[in-house]
Amino acid sequence: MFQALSNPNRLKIFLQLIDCCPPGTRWEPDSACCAFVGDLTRILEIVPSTVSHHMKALRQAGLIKMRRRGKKIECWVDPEAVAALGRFFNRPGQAPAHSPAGIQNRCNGAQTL
Amino acid sequence: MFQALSNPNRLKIFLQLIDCCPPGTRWEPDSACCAFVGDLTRILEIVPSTVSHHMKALRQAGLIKMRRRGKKIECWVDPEAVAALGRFFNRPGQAPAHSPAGIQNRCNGAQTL
DNA sequence: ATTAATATTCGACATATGTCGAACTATCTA
DNA sequence: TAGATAGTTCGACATATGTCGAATATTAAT
Repeated sequence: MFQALSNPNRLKIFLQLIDCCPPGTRWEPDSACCAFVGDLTRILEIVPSTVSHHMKALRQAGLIKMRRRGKKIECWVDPEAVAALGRFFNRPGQAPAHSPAGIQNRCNGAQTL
Repeated sequence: MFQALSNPNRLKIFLQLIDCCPPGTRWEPDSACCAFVGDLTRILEIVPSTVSHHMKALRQAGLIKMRRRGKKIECWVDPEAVAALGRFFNRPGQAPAHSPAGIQNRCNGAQTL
């Protein structure tokens, strides 16, 4: 997944799609929940074949899902993949972003290279 | 940061370091909270110069920090970077990992490519 | 002062990656 | 059925990346 997100254009695609599917809303075929490949082509200003190439990479990484809808193909972020990545970085052993003053993380105190 | 984590060996280094610094513990110079570059060289089975190369990439990405300690150089994950990544994927608009049955995400229902 | 231990920098090189354009497939519409 | 629209696949090619070995710091120990 990190490999898939390491490319600037693929990251843009992902960011474009990630704000879909807010909680409590229903995904409907015509909602703004997902985008078509052609939309992304316009946004990124790269040729369709390259976009398609990137979509395939994102899909094979498990980050997005796609479905044909008529002539177009719609795509959206897989919410489960995002949740898994969230858990990965929100490790049980990890100090919270704003830790109480008394238990601040000592790694920050050291002078680093 | 994704670019830095996209390489298998760099990801291994990151995973090796990420379990340091549990909340409520103090980071001490001799604790297992951080590792030395030589340790990572042995674990990864690649030559020191390559490890050094990867450490530099991780450091420039803001994922790890390093400090000289005698002949060795110790390194640890920057907790703030991990927290930022956690926030990135735990988006406000994102459905939780185990959402209640009533508001399950419809993106999963569609048949995909 | 030498030597040993630890890590970095540099140059070389093979492989991976990103991009394009042309050809192709699939679907809709007239 | 023919043409238009939307994407994909393939081949080519330039660039980026990962790895190594040799040379170079930097520090500690003798």
